[in-house]
Amino acid sequence: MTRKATVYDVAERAGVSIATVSRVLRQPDAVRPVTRERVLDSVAALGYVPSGSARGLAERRTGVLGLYFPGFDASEDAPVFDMVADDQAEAPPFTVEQASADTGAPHPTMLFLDEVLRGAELEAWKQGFVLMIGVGRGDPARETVRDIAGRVDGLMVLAQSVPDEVLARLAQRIPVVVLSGPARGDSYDHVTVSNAEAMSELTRLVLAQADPGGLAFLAGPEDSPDGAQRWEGFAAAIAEAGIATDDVMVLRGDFTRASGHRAAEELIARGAPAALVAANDQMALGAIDAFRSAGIRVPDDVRVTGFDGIEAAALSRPTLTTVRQPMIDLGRAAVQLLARRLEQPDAEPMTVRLPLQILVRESSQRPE
Amino acid sequence: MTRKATVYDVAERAGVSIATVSRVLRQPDAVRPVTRERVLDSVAALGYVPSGSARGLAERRTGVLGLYFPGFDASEDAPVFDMVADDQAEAPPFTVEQASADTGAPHPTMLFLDEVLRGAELEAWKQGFVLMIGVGRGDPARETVRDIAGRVDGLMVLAQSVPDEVLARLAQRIPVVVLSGPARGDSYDHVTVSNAEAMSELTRLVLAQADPGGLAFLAGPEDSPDGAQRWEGFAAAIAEAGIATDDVMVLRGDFTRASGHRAAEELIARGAPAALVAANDQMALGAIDAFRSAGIRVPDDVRVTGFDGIEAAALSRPTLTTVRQPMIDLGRAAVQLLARRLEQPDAEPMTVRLPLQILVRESSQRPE
DNA sequence: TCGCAAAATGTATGCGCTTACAATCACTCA
DNA sequence: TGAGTGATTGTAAGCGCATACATTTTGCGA
Repeated sequence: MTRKATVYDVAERAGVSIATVSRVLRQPDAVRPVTRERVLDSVAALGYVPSGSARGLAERRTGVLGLYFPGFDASEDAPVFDMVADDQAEAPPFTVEQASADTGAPHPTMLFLDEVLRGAELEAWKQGFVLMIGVGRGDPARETVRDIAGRVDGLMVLAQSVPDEVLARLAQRIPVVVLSGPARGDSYDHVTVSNAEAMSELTRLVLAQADPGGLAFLAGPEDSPDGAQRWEGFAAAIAEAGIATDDVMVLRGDFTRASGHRAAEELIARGAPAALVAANDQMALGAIDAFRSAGIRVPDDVRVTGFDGIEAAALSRPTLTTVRQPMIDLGRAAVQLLARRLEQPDAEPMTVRLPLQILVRESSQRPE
Repeated sequence: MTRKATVYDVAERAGVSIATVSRVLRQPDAVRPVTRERVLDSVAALGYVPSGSARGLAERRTGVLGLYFPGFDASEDAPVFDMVADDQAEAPPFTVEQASADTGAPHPTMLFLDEVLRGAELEAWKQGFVLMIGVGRGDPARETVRDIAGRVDGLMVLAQSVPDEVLARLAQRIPVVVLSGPARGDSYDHVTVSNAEAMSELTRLVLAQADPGGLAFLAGPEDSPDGAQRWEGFAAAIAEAGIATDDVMVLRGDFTRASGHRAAEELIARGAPAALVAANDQMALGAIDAFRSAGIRVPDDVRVTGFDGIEAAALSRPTLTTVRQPMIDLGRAAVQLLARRLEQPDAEPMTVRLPLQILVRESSQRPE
C-alpha cells in the first residue's frame, strides 16, 4: 500500500486541475465527456477514493448519522484475549458443549436494539446517509457520544442513555432525536410508542376472555419507566371496566423468567387466577412454566399475556400473546426526523408516536 | 442552534491561541492548569465539540472502522411511507393482530450479522475506535462501500458482499479484512471458521449414537458454499468411519423449514433413518415436525442435528443439537486484525480461524 | 537581583477537498 | 472572418484542526 492517492495525483495524471477532478465526481455533467473519461481512467488506475474527512470539512456536512445506545452486553467483561496473537495451529477447530436452551442467548434488550439499528440503517441508506454506531458503557473518561457527535450530521440516542446536560450540549451542535423515551419538556425531536394505551387495550382483550374476578398483574421492577407505563395502562383499563385495583392481585417481579415463575407459584398458593397480565414476556413465560408444573392449563384454566414480543414468546407452547414494539419503524422514524430537521433546522420540535402491535396468540384465548 | 463553535471561538473566548485549545483537548498535561481551566470553561460555555472531519484531515486518520455486509432485509422493499408527515392525531396507538409464530421474525442471516456487529462494536470500543456500518443492497449506482471506505481507517467486509475488483481497489487505500469466507489466494486478512471440521466432529458424535446403517444427510442448495463445506465435513467423517457415501441417504433441501419437512417425509416413505444430519437448523426443525407427525420419536427413534445455532433450535422440543458460529468473536477478531494491520501495515496477510461451538442438546442423544 | 533552562504558549503550515470566481475555449451568427 | 456567448476549465480561498517550530514566560539557583 503506497501513499494514498489524492485529487492532486489524479489531476496530474489526467492533465487537468483538481477542480475538474472534483467536478467529475460531484457533478459529472459539468465536464466534457472526453475530459471526464480521462479523469475516470486516472481514478481507476490510481485506486483513488476521496477522503471523507476532507469532503466533510469542505462541504460542512459529513453525510453520516449517529446512533447511540446503552450497552447491555455481557461479553463486555469478556477477557481481552488476543485472537490474533494466539498460535493458530494448536487451537482445535471446534469445541463441544453440553448445551442448555439458553446457551449464548443474547440479552433481550440487545435484540431490541439490533432491530432499531436495522431500521435506522435502512432508512439512512434510503436518505443517502451512512450510519455510525456507538454503545454507551458508562465510562465517563471515554466520551464516546461526544466523539460520535463530532463526526455526524445528526444524532439518535436511546432515551436515558446520555446524561441530560451532555445531550443538551451536543444538541447545540447537531440535531438530536430521542428514541422511545417519554416526551418530556425538552426541545428535541422524539420517537415514542404508546405503551400505556397498548397495555390498556391488551387488558381489555384479556377481560373479554376471563372472569374479572380472578385478574392478576405481574409488574416489573419499581425503577423501570417501561414497567410503570405498563402498569398505568393496565390500571386504566380495569378502572374503566369498573374493577378496583384492590380486587386485582398485584405481584412484583424483576423482568426475569425466574421471577415470573416465583410469582406464579405464589399466585397458585393463593388460589389460581383466571388471567395473568405480565409486564414482560420473560416473566409471562416463567409463569406459564409454573402453571404447567402445577397442572394448571394455559389458556384453558388461566389466560396469560406478556409484553415485548421476544422470539421465545412466539415459540413457546402455548404461543404467548404479547405486544411488540415496532422496532424497525422506530429506527426508520428516527432517521426521518433527523433528515427533516437537517432540512428545516428551525421547525418545531416534533414527537412521532408509533403504534404498538398487539399480537394475539394462544395463551390469552379461552377455548371455545 | 447558532453557528457551530470552532477552535477559534473557544480560543478567542478564553484569550488563548487555537494551538492551546487543541492541546487542552489532546494533551492536557502540556498546558498549565489555570489556562486549561479557562479553556475548558469556554468549551463548555460554547458547547464546543471538535469536528471529526477536521481532526481526521489533520491527523490523517479517522479513528473509525467500517463494517460492510450484504443485506437480507425484507423491509427493504417496505413502502417509503413518511412517518413524519403523516398526521399523528388520527393514527391509533396500537394495532391488534391474530399472530402466528413467525410474525415479524427477522431473517436468520440478519441475526448472524447482528451478533457479528455487536462483537465488532465491542472490540472497536476497546481499541478506541468507532464503528461505521453499511449494508449492501446491490445498487451499483450508489457506491456505499466506496463511500464508507473513504471515511474509515480500515474496512471489514463479509465474504462475497463486495465484488473482487472493487475490493482490490479499496484495499489499495485502506486495510481490508474479509469475514467468514474461504481463505482464497488473496492478500487480505481473513477471519474464518472451520465449517467442515466441525461438521465432521458432529457426525462422529452422531455415529456414536446411531446405527451407521440408517444414516441420512439433508444437504443445502447446490450453490451454497456453506452447504458444500458442511457436506464435505460430513463425507469426510463417514469415510473415516468406513461408511460409503452410497450407504447414506442424501437428500437436498433449500435451507427452509418446509424443505426439511418434505425431505423427512420422503425419508419416512423409504423407511425411517436412525439419524438425520441436516445442513442447517431450519431444515432439521422441519424434519423433526415431520417425524413427530408420523409418530416417529426424536431422539428415541431417530437422532437429528442441525447447523447454525439459531434461537429456535434452543427452544424446540426436543432441543436441537447444532453447531454455532462464534459470531461475537468473528466481529472481535476482525477488529483485532484491522488494529494489528494499522500498526504494522507490512505484516504478512493473516487468517484467523475461530473454533465453532458444537452444542449437544437433546435431539442427538440416544436415551439411556 | 540576574541568567538560564525548562515549561508554556503562539505562529504558521498543511491535511484533501469543494466551490465561487476568473480565465479560456469552442461555437454561433452576421 | 470576427464578435459574442455559453460551455468548459483553472485559480485560489477556505473548511477546522494538529503540530513543528518559534517565541515568550516561569521557576530556580547563584
